Amino acid sequence: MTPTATPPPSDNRPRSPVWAAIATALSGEIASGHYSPGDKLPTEAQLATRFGVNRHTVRHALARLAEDGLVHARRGAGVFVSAAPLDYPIGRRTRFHQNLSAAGQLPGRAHLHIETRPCDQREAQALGLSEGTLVHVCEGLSLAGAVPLALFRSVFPAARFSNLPQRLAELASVTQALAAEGLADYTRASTRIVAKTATAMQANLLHIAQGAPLLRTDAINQDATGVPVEYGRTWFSGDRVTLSVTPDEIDR
Amino acid sequence: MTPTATPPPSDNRPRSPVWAAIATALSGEIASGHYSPGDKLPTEAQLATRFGVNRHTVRHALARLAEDGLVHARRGAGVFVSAAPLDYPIGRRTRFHQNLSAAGQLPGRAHLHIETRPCDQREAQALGLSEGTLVHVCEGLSLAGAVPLALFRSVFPAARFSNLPQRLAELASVTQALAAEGLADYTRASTRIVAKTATAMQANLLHIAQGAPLLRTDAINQDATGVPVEYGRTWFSGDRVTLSVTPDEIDR
DNA sequence: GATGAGAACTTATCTATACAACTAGACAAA
DNA sequence: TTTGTCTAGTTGTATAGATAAGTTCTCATC
Repeated sequence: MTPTATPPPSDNRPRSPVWAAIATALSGEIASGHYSPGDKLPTEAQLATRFGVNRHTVRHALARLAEDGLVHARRGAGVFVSAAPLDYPIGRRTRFHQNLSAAGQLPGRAHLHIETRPCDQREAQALGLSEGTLVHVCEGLSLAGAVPLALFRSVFPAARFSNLPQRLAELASVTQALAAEGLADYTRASTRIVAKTATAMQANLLHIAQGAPLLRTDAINQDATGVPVEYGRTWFSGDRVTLSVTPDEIDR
Repeated sequence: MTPTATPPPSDNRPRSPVWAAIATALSGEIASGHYSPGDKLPTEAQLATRFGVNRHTVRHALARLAEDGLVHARRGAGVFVSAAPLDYPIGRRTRFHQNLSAAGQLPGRAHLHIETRPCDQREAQALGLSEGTLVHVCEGLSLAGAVPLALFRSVFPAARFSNLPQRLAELASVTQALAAEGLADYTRASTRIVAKTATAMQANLLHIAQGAPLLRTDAINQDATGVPVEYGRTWFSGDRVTLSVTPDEIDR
């Protein structure tokens, strides 16, 4: 077989794999507004042609974007943009905080994206659903004044909270939104904490350096009867946030 | 194309992908102890033969396991069981050895340095001493089997535990050493958690990459009357440890 | 014993192909 | 209008093979 394209000139190897470059290119186009949330990306075949690679290489890139929550695929339909990372790599035009103020967002909390989609396996397990069940997904930023403190992604069972997306958009907190949907109270069932380093997208949103340390918490909230109502994953900026645990609160 | 089958949604096929079944099988074997943390899994080729599938199908399964943090691959070396993120509950009676033993790990401890010196301001505040008071300082490495889990530095008031350095060197755990010094019981007063990245020295001691994420906990233990007896700072390898908290105090 | 070259092995990436599963729209029939 | 069916298009899964890049061990050499 003759290698048709991209013969590395043997001088220096591209340190990053092709799929990573494609992922970067696509996320940049999403960030720049070339594709908007809800838009359908070109088909995998078209992207493969455009980048001059095999379809599987494109799929690898799309898988990475999906892992970061930027896109999601629907079999038979296409790949759709989930959320736009504001001001991606070195964009110096868009001003995130100004956008927030202009959009009239409440200080302390900014929603990047709210959508309803089938859940994946992990979300299904956390919420006690079967894979593919519809869930509401809310992604956003927690702020302290002008400083972003954390990224969060909350997942709720859609069947139980039919109007939750609207509530979340209107109200200031998850608690209020759930209350408006008839859930008076809920409790934290479990919290797990791990340390991760920031991806490029996370670093940009949190205004920290790529590779900076993050505290990631995985939490499950449940109602009074023990049924999971929210699966939340939060990335805290490692140097701006300290999680504090004291026994009094534990025993409560 | 000829209509081959099922125009109506008749026969319900248990359509779970082969790679998912393989991932489930492997994670089950890890969970059951068939493979222990640090162990090397069979090579991708061997697994492909065993399950009767192509190597890429095995890779898909392994990718899922890696995403969940169960395994990690090293190019050229193999795929290894990632000391399955050891869940480390934090509560009033947090005990390193108990946590590990409960997780089926063999707790270990390697002392790097034990000394007695005047305390600095931070240590004085944590222990309720005045700056310059003599303290015992014990630095070391916590192990699960042969895998380094964490670096620690424990600071004790020297006046109260005169022979503690010797006890620490002889005995296997802090709990035992304090008991030998007359302290029957102690409880966790507070725990603060932050994320950091590993310095070169820390990375070397923990066998991780420089810049890898760390969970740093600052803990104060106190006796039954509320007097601080230990100020401990621990750096957990972010890949190998999960801190688990029960309260609903982790605010978002 | 220490060192370095090299072989054997292993994972990572990329290409190519085929089919299955699912979607959305067109279109005919009731 | 409504319903059912078909079809073209799209993503998901699986197979197969090739090459690159990193690891580990052996062994000859100094």
